[in-house]
Amino acid sequence: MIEKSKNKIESIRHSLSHLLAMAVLEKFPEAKLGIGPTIKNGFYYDFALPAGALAEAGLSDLEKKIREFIKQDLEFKKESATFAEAKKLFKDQPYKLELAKELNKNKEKISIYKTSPSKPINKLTNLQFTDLCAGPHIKSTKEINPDAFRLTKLAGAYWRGDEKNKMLTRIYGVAFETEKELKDYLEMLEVAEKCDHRVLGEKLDLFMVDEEVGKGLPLWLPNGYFVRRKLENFMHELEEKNGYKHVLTPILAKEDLYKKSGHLAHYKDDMYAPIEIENEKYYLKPMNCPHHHSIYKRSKRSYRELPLRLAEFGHVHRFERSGVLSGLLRVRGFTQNDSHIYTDEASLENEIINVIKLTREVYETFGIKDYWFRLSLPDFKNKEKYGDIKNKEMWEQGSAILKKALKDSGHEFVEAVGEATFYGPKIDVQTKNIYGKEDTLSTAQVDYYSASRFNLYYADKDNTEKPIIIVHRAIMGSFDRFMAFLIEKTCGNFPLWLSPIQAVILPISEKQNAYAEKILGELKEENIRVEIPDASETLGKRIREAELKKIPYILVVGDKEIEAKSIAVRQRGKGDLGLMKTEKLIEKLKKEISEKTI
RNA sequence: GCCGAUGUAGUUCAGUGGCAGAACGCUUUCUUGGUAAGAAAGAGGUCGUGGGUCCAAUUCCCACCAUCGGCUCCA
Repeated sequence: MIEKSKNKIESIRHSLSHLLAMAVLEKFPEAKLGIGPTIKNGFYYDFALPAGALAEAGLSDLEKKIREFIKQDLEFKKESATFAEAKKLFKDQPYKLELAKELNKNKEKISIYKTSPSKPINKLTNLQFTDLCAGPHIKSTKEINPDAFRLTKLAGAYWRGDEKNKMLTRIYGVAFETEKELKDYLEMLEVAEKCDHRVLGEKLDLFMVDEEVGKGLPLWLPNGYFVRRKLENFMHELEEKNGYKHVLTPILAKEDLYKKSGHLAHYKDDMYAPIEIENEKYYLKPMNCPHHHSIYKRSKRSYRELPLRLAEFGHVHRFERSGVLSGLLRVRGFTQNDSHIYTDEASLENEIINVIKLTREVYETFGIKDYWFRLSLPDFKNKEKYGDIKNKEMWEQGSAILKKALKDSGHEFVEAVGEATFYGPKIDVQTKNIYGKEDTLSTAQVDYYSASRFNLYYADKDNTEKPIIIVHRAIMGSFDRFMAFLIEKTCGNFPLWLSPIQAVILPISEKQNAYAEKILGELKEENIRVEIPDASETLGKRIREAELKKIPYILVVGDKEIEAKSIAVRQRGKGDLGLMKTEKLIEKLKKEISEKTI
């Protein structure tokens, strides 16, 4: 039943994309059609249009046109076509022709859909549209609710997703079976916006971006940095407990290092241009690996030292293209929760399993549940990225070990060919932001490549020199991105242990100031971060302000409380908890802090 | 980088070819309160930047910069 309904909405969305194509063709007969599939919540269609032909303001006209088509009760009819027929049908549609040629080459069936009036109408003649399409579609436009769809936005999209191809104009739409579902969807987006980390970053004074400082270079404000430092401290302690050694390395390095590392060959476009000084070139580091390898090479390493886990909260800079920057999610300067584990073959799998375990522990602490593992493998057909790989067997071995570690530790995963880095396959931990957009939060990579490039060896038991294997891992990914996720996931309601201000005390009037000060002292004595805000406003106003700042506890004191030697406690999200003795409150807060209650 | 949208007070946003507007925030004064907005007064703007058209441009045109939504890329 659910399946059936799902198919129906898919067919509706797909059919709407055809109607959109009809509407565009009517307005711009010279338009060339790309593809028009369904996507989550809707559909899109790509068109090659004369430059500047369509603006977002024009979408409502197209919507109107589509509604007219829906009213005409148009039928969708599937037919199969021979290649010769397809060639004739789409002689003016080069993109369709390209697809038909490919289908023919792969000996796949060519099917077309004809959209035309179910009965002859006199008003609109020539109302007919044929598209190369595998379907499925609905039978007739009368199955579409004309009030349950909307054209939402215009975007450029490269033909077949390749930057080298021409950019087409993509029109996006959302569509549902009922008007209510559409309304709910649009409302959901509005609600999501309230938890957007950029919106909350402004509201809660977490971070800012300044045009004069530069794009993609966020400035951390006291509140934001407070939370972030808590994350850093948490991670630092956890890593220390797990045998990591922390190091600190400079944010730039000389050109030769990046020649050796392969970054200049593979990664140059993503790096800041070099700084030239005293006839030498220095690059801002885009990754910490080469610096850590320098530390590894400081002395001759023995098998007894392995695994050597070097960790750094490494501040790196990447020249991200301007169009990809977004809040704290994609920036040009950020701090990785980085580590390189230098290991021998025997310990490799165990090290990876430990990384997976540690990752899970961190995610659990922050209540992140909606994540999944992705095994990112090389695509040897991609010569540009993986072209100079000589030891394919090593890559395959690395991939196999990652896979085994995932399986042995009991995790499901998806495989993604072509997602590996230029130096090795990896496990990525994927998650979605509030808008449903996927991003990588953590990563663990196996690297057999750097040993020979950097001359990284260790002396084994038999005193022979063996190449080291490196696991690159970043559990919180970057603190910047992790913060973005944490802000959105909690909607700014940080757990007590992370909150910059954990409680405010609100005396009802000045008469209770002394008592409030006394409570303040008692809580501070227990390292609770508590404040008494300026009292010139009414109680209602001060409560509202504290709620808007998402303060976890609001403590109200009036004559009643003084008399009862207690505090009226109001907890974020839970409301008034009634009167409580100070000792009891302290106990409650300390428990919540030490248990890192979410 | 490319396609599209946006840029006006600290913030969120109205508005106009002829002296620049609101709400919140901020400052001051009054108000001393019982669980999400007490009242009044005041300060605050090169209308993103640079060119052009015009008697006159925040408004129209051009270029650039930044932000947002996509595409490609990616922690």
